[in-house]
Amino acid sequence: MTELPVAARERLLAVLRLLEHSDGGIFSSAELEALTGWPGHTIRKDISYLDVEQAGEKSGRGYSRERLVPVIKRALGLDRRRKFCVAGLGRLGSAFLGQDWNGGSGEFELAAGFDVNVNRVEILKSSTPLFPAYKMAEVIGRLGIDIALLCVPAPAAQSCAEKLCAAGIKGIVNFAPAALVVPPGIPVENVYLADGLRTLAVKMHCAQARTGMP
Amino acid sequence: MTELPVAARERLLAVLRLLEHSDGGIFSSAELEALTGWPGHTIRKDISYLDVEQAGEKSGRGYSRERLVPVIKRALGLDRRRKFCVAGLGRLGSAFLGQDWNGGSGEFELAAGFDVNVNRVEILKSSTPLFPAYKMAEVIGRLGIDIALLCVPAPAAQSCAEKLCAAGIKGIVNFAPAALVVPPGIPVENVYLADGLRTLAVKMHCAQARTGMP
DNA sequence: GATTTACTGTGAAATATTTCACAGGCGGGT
DNA sequence: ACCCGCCTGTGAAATATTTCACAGTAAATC
Repeated sequence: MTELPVAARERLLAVLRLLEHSDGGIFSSAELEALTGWPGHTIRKDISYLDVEQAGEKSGRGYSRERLVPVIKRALGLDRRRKFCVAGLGRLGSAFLGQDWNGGSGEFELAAGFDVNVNRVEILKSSTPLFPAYKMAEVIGRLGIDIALLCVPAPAAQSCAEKLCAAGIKGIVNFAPAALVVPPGIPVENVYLADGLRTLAVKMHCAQARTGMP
Repeated sequence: MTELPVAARERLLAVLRLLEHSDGGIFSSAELEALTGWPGHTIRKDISYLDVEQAGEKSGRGYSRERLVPVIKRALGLDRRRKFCVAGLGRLGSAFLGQDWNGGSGEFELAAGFDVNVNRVEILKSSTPLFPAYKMAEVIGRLGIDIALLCVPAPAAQSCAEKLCAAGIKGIVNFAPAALVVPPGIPVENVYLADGLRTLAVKMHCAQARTGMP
């Protein structure tokens, strides 16, 4: 058994999403291909990297939610609960406070929100406890928060990221359109809303180029 | 000269973003490595796939915005203007109406917004023309719109995507947490806001696994 | 202008990933 | 019980990508 390819993570994540949102039932690799866009044999191979020695269902007859979801979650490290916080409670950040983060099954727990603007912290109503930014280090340590969603304006992003790292955060999802420099070992997942457009345009360009002469 | 690797697109896009946001000056591949997180030699290789036979600056002395930005844009097909629209004017969709889409230099033009709720279309104030959803086909055709940002609620996503495709859209950026099935040849870029968290958690898990015994 | 320093650009080697092809399991019909 | 059609699981081959290593270029320094 070799190591799970990096690209396989994304595919398995897509399969996981699909299975979770399905109403049960069996998916063949061909169906998964139609639904995810990745070739069926690639998905089969990805799954073969996992230890699908689950009880219950046998092989040979497609993939069911019961059989695959726990295995994928375990392989991707999604089988433990993690606490996270939102840093920056502007338009985007405050929208996150109200969201349902239990798409899967309570893997993630929103444990705190922070903003430099004390006024905002006091005015916003939320079932999540909110704190002024200067309490970040204390709260993150006390509550054992792992992950931060960075939703501050771009100019403040770097300095906020540094404070989060100093406070002991273990990973950052960055929504600010800015490249963060953080200590090695702290993964950053960049979600550039405005960049989806560019990424798509690149795909369109390349798809077109490929269709040049079939 | 071989073909540009798929993974290189993302890296070049990151380099492009960096160069555009910089105040000019020269970046060495080592600096780009520190800023983007990808190895310097990989970035050099990526750049070597391009035709950097630009006038002006010579090789051997790092990369400047002047030299690289036009070349990367051309290679990725970002050198032509594209019109796009927003489908679904809820919280997220209407936020997009006000945004600055000219991070680069007016590559993208927000040309229309759509919503099934006629009331909402009339009430929202925007410099972008807004239309009720039933006019989608007509408006998209008339204005020559290429791309749609799909911001409708998840249950409506699939049917809305189908209408967009029927109206002749060429690509979709999907912000709804739903897997879209669209005709082949229409690229879809999925931006699952709530998924950044999962993707990050997977990265954290894998990073940790790798640090097992160095 | 010769020398040093810093860095690029790129074939070729080393790896990683994807695709292929096919043996083998499963369940339903006969 | 047997056969058949459908689908998985997986080594091995085919590709794709990344890494290496080094010749070569530009500017700075003496």
